[in-house]
Amino acid sequence: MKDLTPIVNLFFNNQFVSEKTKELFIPLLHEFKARKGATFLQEGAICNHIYIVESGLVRQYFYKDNIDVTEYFAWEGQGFVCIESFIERTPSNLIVEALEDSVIYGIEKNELNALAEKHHEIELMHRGLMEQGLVMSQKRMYSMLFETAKERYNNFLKASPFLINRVPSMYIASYLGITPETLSRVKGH
Amino acid sequence: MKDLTPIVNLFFNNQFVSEKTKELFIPLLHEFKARKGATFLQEGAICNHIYIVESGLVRQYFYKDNIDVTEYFAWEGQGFVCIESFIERTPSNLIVEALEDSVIYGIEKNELNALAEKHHEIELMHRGLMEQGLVMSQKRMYSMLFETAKERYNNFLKASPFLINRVPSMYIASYLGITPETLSRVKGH
DNA sequence: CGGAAAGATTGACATATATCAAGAACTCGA
DNA sequence: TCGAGTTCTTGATATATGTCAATCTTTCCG
Repeated sequence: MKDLTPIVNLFFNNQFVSEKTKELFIPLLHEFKARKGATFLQEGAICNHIYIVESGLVRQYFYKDNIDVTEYFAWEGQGFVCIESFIERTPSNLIVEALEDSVIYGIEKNELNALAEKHHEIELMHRGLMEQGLVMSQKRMYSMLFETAKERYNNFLKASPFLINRVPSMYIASYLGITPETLSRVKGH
Repeated sequence: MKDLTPIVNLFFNNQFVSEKTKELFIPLLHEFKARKGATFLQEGAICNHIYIVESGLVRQYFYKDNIDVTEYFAWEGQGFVCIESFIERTPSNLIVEALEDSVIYGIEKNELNALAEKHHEIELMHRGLMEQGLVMSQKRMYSMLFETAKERYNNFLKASPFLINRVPSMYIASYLGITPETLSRVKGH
């Protein structure tokens, strides 16, 4: 059986996890696979899992007035979740597609909650994930507000250089909140 | 002694709270007062509390290249926290000032954590606050990305009409991510 | 109460980015 | 390998919003 320790550590943000907690947590992990191009999560479904990509690359996106807007990329070691749907148990407007063949581990909300009720370390992890998301979300908002298209692209390049060759530019553009035309110009000069 | 039930209910987002939990939680509440114009939280301090405004009105802001940017308003019944500082225990770049004489209740992070460790309902409340913040943050980001200055102003007006006469326009402008000039034009037409 | 300081409005102009359109360069399946 | 369909680039133009400056209005302290 595969050693899932690395996946556990990712969920726990690489903080110390007791053997006991790890033992309890591992059975919650469900493995999913998605082939390149496949839709992993449909629009309108309720997102009941928190996922981490073990290998591959996925993209979260939604339609705003019929145009495709990228919300997030997740690659090896990155987590993702349709956050509003997960928190409020409402149908998601987000779609998740695999940009490459991917192996993904997920934990189910109810199972997580049940275990967390008994084991505080797990409840803390759950809160930790929400906190991480909150800080990231704030930073992204201020990047949209204060940075020019060029600055956002440069920062993206610096933070995730390896994505440039794995993701079509048009998706990067919409992730950065700009048009493909602007991205193209920004790259050129 | 004042009945703090309404404050407790605000922290618990108006969900059911058992008598036991309420009893445990009330001693965590600390009362603070701030006079109009006073700085309630300084820049550079670590924010160790989550606050709720009982009466009055406060503004969170920071300096971006020496210009004053409003992050948030909190009025009667609203919570606030310098979120990044609180989560990461780092010095805050946010300043909190009272725009009116205010009475504020706060809970201290360490005290909250200690109690939450023993009482799951309280831990859940803590996570709930983070989740609320996360959903709000996401919504605000998409408002900045997709809405025009006019739309943002109209939505603000609809959501918080009472703030218009309590807050100088320049603060509303920076909260909406626009200049005072643009806000003035947007209001006029 | 009066005057200085702060805030709000208005105008002229600058600028970043969007939009629309055309053509070039990839990509991928038959 | 060819060719159709994407995707990317480049150009011309439009537009929302920012910047700077002047003036008008409000606030508030001495």
